[in-house]
Amino acid sequence: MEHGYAATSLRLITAKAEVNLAAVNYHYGSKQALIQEVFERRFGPLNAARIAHLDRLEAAACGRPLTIEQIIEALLAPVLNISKEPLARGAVFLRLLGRALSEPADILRKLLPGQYRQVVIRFKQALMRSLPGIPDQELNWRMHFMFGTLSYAMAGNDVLNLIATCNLEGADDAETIMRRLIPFLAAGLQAPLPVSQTKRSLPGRRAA
Amino acid sequence: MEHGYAATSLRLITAKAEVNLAAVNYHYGSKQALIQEVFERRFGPLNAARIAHLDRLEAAACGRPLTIEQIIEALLAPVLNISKEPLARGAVFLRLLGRALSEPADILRKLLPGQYRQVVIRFKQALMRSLPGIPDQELNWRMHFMFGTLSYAMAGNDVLNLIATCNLEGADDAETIMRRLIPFLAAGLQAPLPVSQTKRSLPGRRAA
DNA sequence: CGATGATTCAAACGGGCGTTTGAATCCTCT
DNA sequence: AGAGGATTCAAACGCCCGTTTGAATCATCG
Repeated sequence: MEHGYAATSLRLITAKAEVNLAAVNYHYGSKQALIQEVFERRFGPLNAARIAHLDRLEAAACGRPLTIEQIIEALLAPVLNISKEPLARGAVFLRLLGRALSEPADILRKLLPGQYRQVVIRFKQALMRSLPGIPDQELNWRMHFMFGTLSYAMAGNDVLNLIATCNLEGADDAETIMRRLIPFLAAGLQAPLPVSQTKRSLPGRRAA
Repeated sequence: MEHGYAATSLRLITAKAEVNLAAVNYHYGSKQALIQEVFERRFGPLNAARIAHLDRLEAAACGRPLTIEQIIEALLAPVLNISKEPLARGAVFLRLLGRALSEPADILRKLLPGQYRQVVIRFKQALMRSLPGIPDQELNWRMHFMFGTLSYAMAGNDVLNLIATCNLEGADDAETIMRRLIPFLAAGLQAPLPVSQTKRSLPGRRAA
């Protein structure tokens, strides 16, 4: 699954797992059900850990709003734990997860929202408390940007590395990535509001 | 190509274009050569416009470093122009481009770097001047994050929208996206440096 | 042991893919 | 008009895909 959903055949998977090709359809029913199982088994606990981490921080804060860095840490720390799994399994799953968010396949589109819903709701709530100056819509956008940056970083598509001009040291070490990611995202979330641009009053081009 | 490279068949493309299936292989040689042509024709001018925009700003600045917002604007403004193209062609290409950066297909990996190299070099140079406090490696990472956020935003994979909890208004309007993107990215690039973390001296939990 | 159900296996099925082919058609130029 | 190269076209090729099938193998237990 490092290569995307469509490009990864059951023949390749079953060969790697040293099982018969038909085993997938026998035990799971279909390719889609298999990948669904993978996600539920890994993505569910990951998101649960994120929420638990946030709950813990809020309990310790005794009602005071958390810092942005703390909230982002709650989002990233469970990812970091996964990346530390014995074999490369954790890292591979993170790449899969990062890719999933930009996968065109509807398969994941139907699965991720259910798994992600609670995380988004919970973290938005926390962010709203810690960022009282940011309007609701603006916060939606910034969370969108944050999830985008995060998924891109997890997918490990180093465009910069491909360009050989500059190579990112430690690009495979999730910990250094996240230590750099937190200040970047925290600053972005707290950025001053964009110029309002006066809701451009021009009549819409599409008059319908 | 809204659905990714592998998932878009030549039969679908040629049907949409109302030409014969064999036309692609006759005129371009292969599917890969076709998509390559598409990228060179659109991505090349886009990047040239980015660099030209940056050159113009620097010329006007008379040797003084630009603001971060100006540099980001040089990166985004040409994208915005594309999005304004008559039919939906521009917007579709932007989604294609956003997806491309997270495509597992090696096809794009071989093409993008060549097109992107000059942009990365040129913008990094400008950013270094405007962000003298950011070490070289840190800047590489922040540019990596920036390109990630940008490509994700262009791909238009609104995870948040899929969750129905909050919908992003004007998600199809590139101008509002970028007006919100600029402060977010500018703040991220200028963020305080991460704590050095002293190369964590704790022994790992898994002692091998 | 022998029956029974669960699992594995090799093989095949139908379908979509990128590409190739060779004839039909179009265009251009003398 | 007609030769000749460029282009279009329908059809086929070979390949790989996800899935199905039916027999072989395994595990369990009376």
